[in-house]
Amino acid sequence: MRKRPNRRTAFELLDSAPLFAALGDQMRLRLVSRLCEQGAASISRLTAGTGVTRQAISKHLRVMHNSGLVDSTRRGRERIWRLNQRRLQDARRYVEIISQQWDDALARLRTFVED
Amino acid sequence: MRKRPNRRTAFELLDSAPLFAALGDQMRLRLVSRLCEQGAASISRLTAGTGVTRQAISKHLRVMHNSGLVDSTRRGRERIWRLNQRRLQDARRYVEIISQQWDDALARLRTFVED
DNA sequence: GGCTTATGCAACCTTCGGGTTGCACATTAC
DNA sequence: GTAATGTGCAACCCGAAGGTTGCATAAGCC
Repeated sequence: MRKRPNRRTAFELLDSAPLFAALGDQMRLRLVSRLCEQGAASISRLTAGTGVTRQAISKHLRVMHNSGLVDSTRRGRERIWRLNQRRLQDARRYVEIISQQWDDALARLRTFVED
Repeated sequence: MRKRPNRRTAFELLDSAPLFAALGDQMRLRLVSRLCEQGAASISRLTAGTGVTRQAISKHLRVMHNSGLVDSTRRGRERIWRLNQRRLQDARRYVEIISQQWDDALARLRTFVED
């Protein structure tokens, strides 16, 4: 049987809040999709067709950057943004940790109740 | 090879924003952990030891409820809250969809570049 | 009945988030 | 050099988010 998550895991889990928060906005999810499809793009390109200002997109990118979801590199006068896949994997792992906690809890309950 | 996500999938993905947002707060993640460990609990019990007011916790629970993360049932004068596991699975699925989009994008890029 | 406990509702405060406009500054194109 | 393009920075607006206090109400305990 799998061992229950230790204190370290729970602590790490709390750190994932900013990552989930970064995914918790429609516009940012659109940006994620866009970055997936186009691989990498400048702010101007990312802004086109969104219906909001370049500055708005810029702020979203900063939020995503602060949680590690995207990285950027300067190329000439442009700044190119790309998804950080490792961070996506983290999100995946976090959700699985929670699910696993839940499953473990169910298992423990069954042990007690044994209906 | 796996087919790329269609418009329907992308649309569904945007709907996942509230779910991620519900997970994007430290206090709410603590609540999730607590609900995992204890299975189900009343507001009072969930509030104990958090350092904030019962009302604050109540609001967090409402946010989580609006995104389908938790359900509640009345039992006597108490209201019992529990995690909705299906919604957790949804979160899991959404993250995987994004990861998959990413993988597909990489694959397409390779097809073009063929370095 | 009367006290305690568990919750719900409403008003309020303060900070933050998403958005805008305006301007300054590089970099590329001609 | 000059014009156009791509960004960055700062101030501002407004509504929502996280939190509080105060009061009302319903259910259990004695």
